[in-house]
Amino acid sequence: MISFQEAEIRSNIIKALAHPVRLMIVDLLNHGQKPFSEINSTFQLDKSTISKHLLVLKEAGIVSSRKDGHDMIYELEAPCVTDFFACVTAVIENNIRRQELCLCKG
Amino acid sequence: MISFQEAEIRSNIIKALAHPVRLMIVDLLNHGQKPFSEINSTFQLDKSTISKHLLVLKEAGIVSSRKDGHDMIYELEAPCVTDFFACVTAVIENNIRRQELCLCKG
DNA sequence: TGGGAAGTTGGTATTTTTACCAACGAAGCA
DNA sequence: TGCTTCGTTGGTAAAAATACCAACTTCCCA
Repeated sequence: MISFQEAEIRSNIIKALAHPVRLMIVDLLNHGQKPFSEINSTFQLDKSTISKHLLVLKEAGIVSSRKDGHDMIYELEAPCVTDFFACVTAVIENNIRRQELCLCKG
Repeated sequence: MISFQEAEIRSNIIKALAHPVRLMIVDLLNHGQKPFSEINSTFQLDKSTISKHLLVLKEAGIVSSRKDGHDMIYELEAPCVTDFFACVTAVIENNIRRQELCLCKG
């Protein structure tokens, strides 16, 4: 069994992905690096909110950033996180199947 | 790009895994189904706390449960979630490497 | 059928997360 | 150098997550 400390470290990474906005940012960056302004304009949220979401992803080691003139460029540091999506999609589809089953039964 | 609603559904699944205790439970169940009492005895936490963690995992569709006499048996419904661990481990190792790099520089 | 064991649910206090606004720091340009 | 644009940081209020205790339900067995 993994230790609580090990689990805590792992959960901190997973926690960074556990927010819809941050998931969308990861999806966006999966298509290539993007300047902050472009990420920000994708959402109807305050820029400080987006900046903090990016900080969470950065501190988890999922994205990295670098300055380029006026812009701040963000890049996906761990593209493997998109592997998560395959399993998540499978779980969602399984859940839907199960719900349909319940509807048939009831 | 994925929609906010799609991202919300996905993040709900990921959120269910974003807790050290729940990660440990998944790791435990990855070695085979287990009765509640055995899961519970792994932690120094109130049984109601464990029960609620299991409910979170169940509502996400990650585990399932069934009654067997006095026991409640829990089982991993979506074993693919353990795939997450490979990427998470990679991210952690990458983070450590980066830290060491900083230490060398400084 | 009464008692006990096994889990779940309700209630609540504490902590964490999230989003906004406002103010600040950094970098290029007039 | 002053201006402006870009993004971050600080502060705060609201919402969500977490853990405990206590009470309840269910199911087996005497």
